[in-house]
Amino acid sequence: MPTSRRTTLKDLARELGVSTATVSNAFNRPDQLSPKLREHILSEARRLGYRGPDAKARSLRTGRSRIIAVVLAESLTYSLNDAVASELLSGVAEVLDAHGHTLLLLSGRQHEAQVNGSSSIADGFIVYGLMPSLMLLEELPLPGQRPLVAVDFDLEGQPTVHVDDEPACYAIARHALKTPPRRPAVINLRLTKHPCNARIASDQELLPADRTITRARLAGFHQAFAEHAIDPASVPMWNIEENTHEVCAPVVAEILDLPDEERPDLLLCMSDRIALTVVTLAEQRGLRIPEDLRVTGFDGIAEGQYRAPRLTTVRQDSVEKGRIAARMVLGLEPAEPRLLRTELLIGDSCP
Amino acid sequence: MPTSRRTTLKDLARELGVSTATVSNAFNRPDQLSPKLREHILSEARRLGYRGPDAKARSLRTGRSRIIAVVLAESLTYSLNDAVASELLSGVAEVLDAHGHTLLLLSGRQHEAQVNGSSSIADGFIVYGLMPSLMLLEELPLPGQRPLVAVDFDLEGQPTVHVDDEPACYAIARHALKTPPRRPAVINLRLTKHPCNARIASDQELLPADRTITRARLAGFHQAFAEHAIDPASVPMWNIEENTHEVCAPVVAEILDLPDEERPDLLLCMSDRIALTVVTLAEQRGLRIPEDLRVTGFDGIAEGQYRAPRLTTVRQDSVEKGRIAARMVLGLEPAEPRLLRTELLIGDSCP
DNA sequence: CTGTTAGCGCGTTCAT
DNA sequence: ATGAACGCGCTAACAG
Repeated sequence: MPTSRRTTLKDLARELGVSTATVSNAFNRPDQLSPKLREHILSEARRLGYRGPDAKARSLRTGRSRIIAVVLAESLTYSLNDAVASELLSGVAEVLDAHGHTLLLLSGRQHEAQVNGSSSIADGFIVYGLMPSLMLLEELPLPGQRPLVAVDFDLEGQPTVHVDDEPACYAIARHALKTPPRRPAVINLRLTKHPCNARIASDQELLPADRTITRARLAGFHQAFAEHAIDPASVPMWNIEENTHEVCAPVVAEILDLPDEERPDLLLCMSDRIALTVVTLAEQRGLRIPEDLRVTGFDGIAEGQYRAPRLTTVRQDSVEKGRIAARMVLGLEPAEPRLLRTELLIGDSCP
Repeated sequence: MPTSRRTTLKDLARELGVSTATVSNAFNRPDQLSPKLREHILSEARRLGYRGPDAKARSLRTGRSRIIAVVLAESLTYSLNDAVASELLSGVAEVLDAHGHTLLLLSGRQHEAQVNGSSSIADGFIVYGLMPSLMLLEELPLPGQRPLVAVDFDLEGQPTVHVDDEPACYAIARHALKTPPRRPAVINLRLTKHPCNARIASDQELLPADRTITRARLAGFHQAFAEHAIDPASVPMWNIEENTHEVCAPVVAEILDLPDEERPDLLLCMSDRIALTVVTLAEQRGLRIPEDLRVTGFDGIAEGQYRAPRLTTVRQDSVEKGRIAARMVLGLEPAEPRLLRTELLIGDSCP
């Protein structure tokens, strides 16, 4: 006696004395058979424990899986706990849900073979952030075969979704510089060519502009510096590799623990997470914000707006970024480059 | 001329003058052919743009997809922005990654047919939180066919992962009651039978204990009250449906805006998100914590520990919960009920 | 409106 | 060590 298999469409058809096509139609094309027969088939199916067409077989046959993969540059573990990435996923999920698709999470940090293997099941891809190795992109399905949307980085020949990083950073820096700082400084995110959680030496090599959006953010800062007669090269910079409290804290501590006459009194940070770490560690040290130290962030995450002091930052709508990417990948809107506007939020950390 | 298809294993075999089985073996069973031939096949494959076996066909044939589905009770949009759910997913992703599996996100809030359809592709399921309708569970593959692990709720006959909600809440309440409050109160999360973002009337029907873990948390609070000669029935309770700042804020505002002689001086909250909302709104109103108002949370999320005042709370290791659930579903550890320990964190919000 | 048929791309016997 | 043949479960043509 054979081990009891899952009931198949064919089993059901045989049981009911109809053809497999009719059963298939009962599930997929209601207009192809009489409502009465359809109802009969559906109720018998339930009774016999048939749950509907098998997704694996169906996707092999149709070529579509109703699965969209989001490929994240960072590890899933990190991305899921990052407010900005989570919001992006949120927006993606919202649109996919509404259109009967589901979300497969992949990471550029996975074993190459793994990403490659699982990816061939997806109907389309949203790639978020530049992969550590460009290789991954070659591993993905051939361009033109299945839709791919790049978010927050440029990918040759593919539609992209960006925010206006450079003008936004120009604007926030200009706001901050209205009150002339004595010692301004910048805390960057993933800006250096080689991993670095420390101060950036003046001769240190940076990532090219097409490899990281933070390069554009820095350009915005620099333009504002120059307009305020501050030589950008004279502004000390630090770098942080991962946008988490744990990684930020030591670098921030190093900055705040500088002697009074060296400690910056204005810190332009490339993310709210960095800025929040500054706020937390400054509080612990009895430094007053904004009196002793002014801080700006980037992103506009909820955590920075619901606590005191409220962060001065650039709000980017990551949820909307996700929605747009999802709609593009589903073909619901034209697959053309999009640039989203940001909004300057003036909080208490740099009034 | 046919539209250019994706290269298939068969194409490649024909091109190289070997059989399809040999190509398949080159990818899946290195020991079944000479290293030299294997290398030849692999390099030719790359050259001809063959990316390896198609996931759809492979999963149909083998019956396995290397995809594990996490089914979330709440919407994906909500879950992805909830620190606790994100941490769980983080832990799940970590283990799946390490074992060459990927993560498919489903929500119990999706259209039934959708969940059902996509779900048949997964090799196993992690179900987090009780579905709005129990129906979903019937929709999932027959028990015994594919592994299913329930997290934070009980599912008949299925392995579960829980934390010790009741003793944890007993412990934190006992700690709080060491300093006798004049007007203690509780802010619950999804406790009432019918949705309610307001004070709970004394005759209001609650969800049964097997439908929500917050029932166990409340039982812990009540036990501590009773031991401190406080009649649990005399303690006012509020309820909140969704663990977000936006939903919490109006309810918390209602509480904090009570006249001085009615306003609670101790708030036991069922989540850190609720407690943080209390802290934020209290600050805005000039209420001092802990002098005027003591607050406790639950979860131990990072946000509550990195800001001042540090939250007094129960830390649960959601990441580990996710890891365990993932290991169970992959068969890496016995599928038996697990109860994780929590840790009392005494912060500044209720010293 | 319903049934027949031919694969979707692959993995796996069982031969050789 | 290698190849031929079968079928995983389903859907899209087409035929009736």
